[in-house]
Amino acid sequence: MSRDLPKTYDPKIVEKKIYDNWENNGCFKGIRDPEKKSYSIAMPPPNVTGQLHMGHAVDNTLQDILTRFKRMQGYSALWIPGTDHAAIATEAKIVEQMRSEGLTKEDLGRDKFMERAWAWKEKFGNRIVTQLRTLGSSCDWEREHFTMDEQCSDAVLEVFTNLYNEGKIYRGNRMVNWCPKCQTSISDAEVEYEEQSSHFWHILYKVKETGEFLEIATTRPETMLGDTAVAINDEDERYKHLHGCHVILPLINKEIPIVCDEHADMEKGTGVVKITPAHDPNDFEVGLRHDLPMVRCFTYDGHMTGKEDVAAYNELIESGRAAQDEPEVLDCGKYAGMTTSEARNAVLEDLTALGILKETEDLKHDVGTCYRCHTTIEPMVSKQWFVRMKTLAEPAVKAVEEGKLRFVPERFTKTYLNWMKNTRDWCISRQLWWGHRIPAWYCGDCGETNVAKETPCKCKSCGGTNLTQDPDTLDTWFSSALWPFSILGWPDTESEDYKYFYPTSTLVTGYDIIGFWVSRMIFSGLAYTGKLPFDTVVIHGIVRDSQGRKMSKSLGNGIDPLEVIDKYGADALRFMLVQGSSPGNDMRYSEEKILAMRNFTNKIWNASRFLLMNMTIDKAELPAQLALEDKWILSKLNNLIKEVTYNLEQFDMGVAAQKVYDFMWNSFCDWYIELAKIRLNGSDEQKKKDVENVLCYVLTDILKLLHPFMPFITEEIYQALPHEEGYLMMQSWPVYNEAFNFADDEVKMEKIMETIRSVRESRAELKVPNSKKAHITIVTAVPELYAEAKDFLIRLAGASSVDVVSDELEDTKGMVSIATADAKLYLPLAELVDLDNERARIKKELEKANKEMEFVNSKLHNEKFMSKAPEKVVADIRAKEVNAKALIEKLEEMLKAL
RNA sequence: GGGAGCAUAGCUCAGCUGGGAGAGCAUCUGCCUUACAAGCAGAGGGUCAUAGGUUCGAGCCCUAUUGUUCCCACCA
Repeated sequence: MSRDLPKTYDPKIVEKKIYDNWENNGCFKGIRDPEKKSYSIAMPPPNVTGQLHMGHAVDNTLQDILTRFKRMQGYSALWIPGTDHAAIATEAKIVEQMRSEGLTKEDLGRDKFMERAWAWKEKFGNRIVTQLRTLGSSCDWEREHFTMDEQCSDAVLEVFTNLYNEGKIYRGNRMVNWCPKCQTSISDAEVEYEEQSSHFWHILYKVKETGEFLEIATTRPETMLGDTAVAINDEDERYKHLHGCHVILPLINKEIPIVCDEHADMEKGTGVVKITPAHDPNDFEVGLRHDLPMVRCFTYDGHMTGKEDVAAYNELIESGRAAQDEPEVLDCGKYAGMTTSEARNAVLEDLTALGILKETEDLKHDVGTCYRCHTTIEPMVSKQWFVRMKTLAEPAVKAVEEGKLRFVPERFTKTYLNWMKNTRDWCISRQLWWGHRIPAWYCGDCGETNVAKETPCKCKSCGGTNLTQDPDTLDTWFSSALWPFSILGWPDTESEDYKYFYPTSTLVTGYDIIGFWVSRMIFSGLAYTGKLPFDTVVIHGIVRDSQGRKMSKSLGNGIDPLEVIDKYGADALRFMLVQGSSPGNDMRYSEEKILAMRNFTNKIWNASRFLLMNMTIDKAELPAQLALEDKWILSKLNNLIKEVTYNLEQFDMGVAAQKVYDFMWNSFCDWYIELAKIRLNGSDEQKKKDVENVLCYVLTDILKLLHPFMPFITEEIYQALPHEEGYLMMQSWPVYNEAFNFADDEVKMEKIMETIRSVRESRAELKVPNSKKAHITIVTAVPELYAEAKDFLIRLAGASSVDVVSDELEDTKGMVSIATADAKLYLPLAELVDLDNERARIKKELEKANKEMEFVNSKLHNEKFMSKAPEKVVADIRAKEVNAKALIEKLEEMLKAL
């Protein structure tokens, strides 16, 4: 039964109420229905440290649109939410919090720290997830997961141990990106390069054998203490005589060899390069090739090493626990304890004093920084765990190249492939506490590494019980990489959810994490489940501020989606985020646009209110007898359904939204409702009922089409209209129906509309006040076309009454004459008509018509066009020819009659 | 050094496989017409960055150029 709607729409009350109703009635639940096809989405888990921001708003709006659309289409839809522990980000926050209490991690100890971390997670972890509800996200909260919950952790352990057993994970001293502030290694993907101005320092190294000086250019003089060679190119004629010689490393007067290596580029600088294997990624490789010693001269917290560091190193060596590839540690003497930048200045001073700093060149170069704290990254040799990427990457490249997985828009396939093809071994260990602890135990007796899902009681090699677990944790992306299947129960491949919902269908995410996350899910899915984790990746851009800048905390230009929702409603925000946007492109947030969308919600509301005010029926059923305008709107609606469905299936959410918007506002409100008023206000009860039915039918379908975009307001209105039992969100998606294809009536109606527009245009031009109604005489050879148009003209074109005649009027003096292709219209507005003015108006029209004719002729007389253009295009032109001819004829007659 | 995006009305942006350029906002005119002034009816405003090419036909396809943004890359 229908009911009235309040005068104003208050999203605040409505949205909360509706969301709770949906949730309490299990509308979001993913149901494993064997009769239905599954459609599932794994939500990119937001960080537990996070607050809902515009990025989440876009991401989740798109996912919700797809989920709701598919659900209405009859799929068994499941959207699984969850959060990410965000290892480094969360740990940083907790450390910060502790610092304000004067505490450090070490003060607390690992167990207490973890307690604190879990408490943090409990406190803030659910915040963002709760905030997602305000957006209207229709996800299955009962299946919510957390990357560190039992199920996800089990998947992590399973993968780690399997990979280890297959030899795809190894541990070793390798060059890693070290963040001195976060005190952990980070992966290549987590390094962000920033341009910095610096210098190129030219230093002279003395050759021991010949006494000459070699000029070496470096951007990092402080690393020279760790030099263990200088390299020249084998081919370099300038230095051929130095093959096999040595140089004396200044400042510490150490003899180091000159080696020949391809890394030394003859074209660059002086062609001589210092080699610091422990602190430069290239030099590390050179070191491996020439079996050079590695000398570490930086501490992990960004200082120069000193006596204590050496002592610690010696102890490690003596204990026998050090691996063979453990880098030596240098006592930097007077530089010990300085920060690296202090050391740089001190070194430069000393070199200057020695007279061997030959030149200082200005230079701009990219410096790696930590993506979390933006501290300059220190490349360091450090013992870490790595995933061997080669064998994992290959199938992931192949699957995408073979088109088994599709990126939308397509161009992001390149981004992905580029990433996947160039990826190097993935450093997965982090010197953090908050995360999945690496399931490796080292035997204190024999040094064996024991990797197992469960804590082992004794060493698998010697049976000893002196086992110590690796203190490190895994990269946060290691668990996210498993997300689409770990949340569905994997490694239990017999679990019902896994069997029914895996692989998932669509992944929606931003282009900024294709490398971090998308690529890793793809290779992980293939490697561990043997299947691609999803078949389509829908990529969206980022939301920028009104000036096109990235929203950021430091700029303070972020727009809080919660505030926007509070002010304008979630529907307006959602619609703003998709309408008129295109996949993969960035968009700007603007107050104007959100206002426009708020106005649209208002339009929907008021149109619906109008319907309800006139509603006497209990159930909408299309009448047997359809009026012309009914057929017109139904035919247009039918096409709209076809197009919007297609657009959504192609993930063109922006285009789809635009089309429904246009239809609702322009076709339905501006035309159909206005025309409907004729019957609504009439005295024919049957007609009144008929039009009520059509109005209700059409609006209901619009609400369905609009529902994925604006779930709240559509549901609220649906409940007020005569409707099927249950919620709109659970109704069936409208389907294109050939029976509603009234093409001829559409054309007829459009002609009448064109006539109405012409009258309005002329009246506006002549500044006829709206209140001044005028009789209209229509002279036409096709009176049947206008028989139904009389009331329309009265209602919409300021006509007081309308005559349709087939004979030309004898006297048209003092009349406004209007021509269309099918008719001549006369309005007796003598007091407003100026003869010259009238003549000028018609001449203008004639000019336009002649131009049209010219265009048409240029086509029709073009033989090549006529022979090559498709039939439909030619037919269109011919139709235009007929119209233009008719129009010109009428205009000329009118001109003559004046 | 590679790769990609963008350049369309004053502003912000759409424009699906090529068939005479659209929306919102802004501007101008007239309207408080009993759903809506957060509205209605009209109007003005664009050689679709530049130069070539393919085609009967190009905003759309190809080539080059310019400007701009981003991603990737170990440049000592």
